Formats: sequence, C-alpha cells, structure tokens
Amino acid sequence: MPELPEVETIVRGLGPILKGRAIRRVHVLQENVVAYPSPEDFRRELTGRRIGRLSRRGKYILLHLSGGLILTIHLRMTGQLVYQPEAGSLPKHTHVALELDSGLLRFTDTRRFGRLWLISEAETDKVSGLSALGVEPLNKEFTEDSFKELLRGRRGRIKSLLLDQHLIAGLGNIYTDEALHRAGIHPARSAADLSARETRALYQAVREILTEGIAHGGTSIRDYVDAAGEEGHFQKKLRVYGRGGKPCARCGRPITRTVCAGRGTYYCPHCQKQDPS
DNA sequence: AGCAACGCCTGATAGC
DNA sequence: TGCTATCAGGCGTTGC
Repeated sequence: MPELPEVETIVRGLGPILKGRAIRRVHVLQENVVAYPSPEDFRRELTGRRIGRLSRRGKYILLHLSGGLILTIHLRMTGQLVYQPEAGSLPKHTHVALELDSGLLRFTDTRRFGRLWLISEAETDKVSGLSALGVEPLNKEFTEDSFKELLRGRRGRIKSLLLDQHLIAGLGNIYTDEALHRAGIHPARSAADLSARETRALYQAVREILTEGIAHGGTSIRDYVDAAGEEGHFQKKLRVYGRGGKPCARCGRPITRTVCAGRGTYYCPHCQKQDPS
C-alpha cells in the first residue's frame, strides 16, 4: 500500500517525465474513480492542459496544470500511477488514461479504492481529507517539540495516533509498525504515557524510517510500483511488518502478529513491552 | 475523546 | 480451470 515514501518516489519519478507535457486525450474507463467533478467535466477540463510541477501532500499526488488546475490523486490500497512511453495496450484494472503528446499516464487500481479529483487552487476542500491533513513528518515544522505537543493528553494508542492523517500526514500500516519497533515501543501503549526518552526515540524513528523508505524507492509487498512500473526495495529492510513468527532482528525472539487500531500489527513482544518498567 | 464496525473492492489463500 | 468463505486495509462515516 502506498504510504509517504511510495508516493514521494512516484512524484520524484514522474516529475521530470511529465513536466511540460500536454494532455491530448482523456480516457475515463471506470467513472466512479473520478470523485470530482463529474466524469464529463473531468474529461473536458483536462483535455488540452499542460502539466507543470508535481508535488506530494501526505499520501496525495498533486499534478499542477496550466490554468491553475490541480489533478489530485490518492492511490489508497492498490492504486498505481505509471507512465507508459508506448500508448498501446493498457493493463487490466486501468480506470483512467491520459494520452500525452508523447506516451501515456495511466491510473490502474485493482480494488478501485483510489480516487482522482480535478480542482482549482481554491477548491482543495473538494478533495476529501486533503485540507484536514496534519503535519508533514519530513518537513522542518515537524520538530521533536511539536511531536511532544501532539502526544499531550492523548490517552489513545500510539499506533492509532501515528496512523491518524489529521495529526501526521503520510504514515500507513507498514512504516508505523517499523517505526514503533525501531523505537522499542509497544503499538498499544497510550500516547500520553510515553517517557521523554521514548518520545524522542519515536520521533527520530519516524523520520529515519520514512527517509530510508524513500532512499530505497519504497516498499513493494504486493501492488506498489513506481512511476516506471518498477518495484521498490525497502521490503528487504522490513524488521517486523509481515514477519509474524520470524526472528526479531534485534533479539532473535519471534515477531508477533495482533490486531491494533483495527489493522494487522507486527511487533516484538520482547523489544516492545506493553508495560516497560 | 476514543474505538469498533461498516462499506467500498478484488485477488490470494485456506478449508472442504 | 473446484467452490466458497475469509482476509487484506486507507479512510470516511456512524454509533456507542
């Protein structure tokens, strides 16, 4: 599932390829993936636009177009945004294809959870979730002190807090489990109960894990591919996610799988104690 | 405030 | 080329 490092990798890969390209034709093959505006308006408004810069906000991909329009895309679970030099055959589950003056950009999504929005700069409120996003965890504004502030008074589980896009934008199930393991914190600990030392360790772990994820081109567990359709490499570096029963890289004891925050959750019961004392 | 359940989806997998 | 139930999860919504 694409999280911040995967989306960042896609944006970095697509940016140089798409910059300056014109959109010649728009194919909407599955209308319900277009969340805004109507599929007809989407098609009409997109046709003839030129692509400027690309950016990322949380897990959203933003294509800035001529005339001040922004094509916003969320890949959710299984979405892919891939540039094809040859505008020939489209893979199964391709729902939107943009024919460019050279090649084609396609949105492919097996489970159809992903969505596209075409908005003006004043319409960010049309994109569900976008205007309510929390801090970018790799930006300067996300400091150890601001993280401490986020935790203050929150009795909920630390994993739930890390996954809450309204607080921190971009963490998903994989990087959350990895960050908690690196910091040695049990996913079900109450956020407000973390010590100063634990808070610092978790803050650093989040920044490190995301940075390393980007450096390795993201994590490909099942569906994720980059702008060119290539898999990432961070799955080789995972220490807990998807490793139930396998030995912990730090202590050698088996990784446990539970459900926390409604998600499959992997952790080491020895290195990540529910009640550290 | 916090959390669980649900809906949206299809492919992989387990059980029979 | 077996059939069917279950599971995976981002995220908005609903209800406790």
